[in-house]
Amino acid sequence: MPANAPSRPAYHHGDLRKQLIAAVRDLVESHGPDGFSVAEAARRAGVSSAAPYKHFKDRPTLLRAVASEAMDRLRDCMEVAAAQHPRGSLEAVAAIGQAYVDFARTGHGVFRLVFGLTEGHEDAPELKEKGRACFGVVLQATAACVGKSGFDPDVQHRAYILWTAVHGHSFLTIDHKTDVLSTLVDDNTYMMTISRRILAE
Amino acid sequence: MPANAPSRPAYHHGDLRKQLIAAVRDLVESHGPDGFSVAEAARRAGVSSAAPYKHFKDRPTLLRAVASEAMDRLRDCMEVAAAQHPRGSLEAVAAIGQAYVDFARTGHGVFRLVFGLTEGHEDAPELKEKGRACFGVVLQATAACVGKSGFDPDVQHRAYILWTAVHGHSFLTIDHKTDVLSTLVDDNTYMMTISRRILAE
DNA sequence: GTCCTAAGTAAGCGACACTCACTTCAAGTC
DNA sequence: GACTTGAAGTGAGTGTCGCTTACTTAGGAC
Repeated sequence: MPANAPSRPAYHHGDLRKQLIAAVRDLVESHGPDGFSVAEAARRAGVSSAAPYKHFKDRPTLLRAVASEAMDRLRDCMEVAAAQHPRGSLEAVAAIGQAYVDFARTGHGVFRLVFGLTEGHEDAPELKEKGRACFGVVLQATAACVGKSGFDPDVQHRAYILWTAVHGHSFLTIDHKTDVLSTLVDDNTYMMTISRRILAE
Repeated sequence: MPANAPSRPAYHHGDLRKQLIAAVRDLVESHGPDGFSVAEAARRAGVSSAAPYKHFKDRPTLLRAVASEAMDRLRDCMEVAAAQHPRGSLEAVAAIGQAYVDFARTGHGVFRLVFGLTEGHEDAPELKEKGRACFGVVLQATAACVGKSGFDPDVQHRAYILWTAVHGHSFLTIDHKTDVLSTLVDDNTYMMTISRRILAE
């Protein structure tokens, strides 16, 4: 019977890789991107502190795996959000932005990780590719909105501006920098304002 | 002879606090915000690894001192940039944005430090105050441009949008995320585009 | 000169990243 | 069913780090 007995503490873990990623995700979320340790992740998974190194070359590699998985989720969120509005509408663009901010807010540790990982990770084609995929969602919505191709430089320029604005808003929000304002910023009006102003004409 | 001989290694350093901050600034710049160690900073200053703790409570406090000094510099840069253009002009606003990006680009380690320091630093009124001062520069220029008071909610909203855009652009630039674009983004056109579009009407 | 105190030291603790030699065990191969 | 193999684990060890403690130095006030 090759079916694994439910609760026998097997010598071989069987699913360590996935469980380590989950543990790191939790740790990063609760203690920040550098508040996590490989040792603690191993402890949570119930293995020795040397075990993770059978699955990940080193600490940065493990972090990168978490970031990679997060970027997949981010793209999914944006696509789902866009799909709930008419293609080419301002609302679709705004919804993508809202999904981005929501992603940052509900997982600011991981969000910070994804965008703070560039120190020793210049050579990460996988992450770069996923970044491209994420921007692709914005680009497509922008293109549909102004009625041009995504290859059009004007479309790229506008999509990039929208990205920077939403990205900046996300970071300043999770950094609590928004309290320099005397009036609160409402996500929805923010998104509609920038969409309208950047995509106008 | 109380005059200190030029190269005598004095027991009392005399200027350790400042020198530590400088060393940390260098380390953060070359190895990233968490690629620095108190021990290494002490080594560079030529003192024992325990000496820094006579001047700074712990590692985060030391980092905060570096961030604080950097925020002063950032505000100075923005003010100088703004002063070189007519008060109330779009160019003044764009120049402030350019100064912000330049600051990020020439010191991306410290820039990342300033805006990634919010993990255990919620209770840092000094940093919060300096952040307010920095935003004040943007707010004043925006107010002058639209001809209203800085207390006006509309002005605050627009200034905030400008800030988020420039902030996002800065981060995405130093993170090398801009190569998802097939056409390069020119800082100057970027700044003028957002200034025009956000401050129009 | 004497005391006080800020500013340094050396030594040590626990935690960490990572390595190395070893062990376990599931899955072939015969 | 015994034999081999190799992926996935262990435990002990190294060097570094953050930080503390007890001690030392030296400059200034009196």
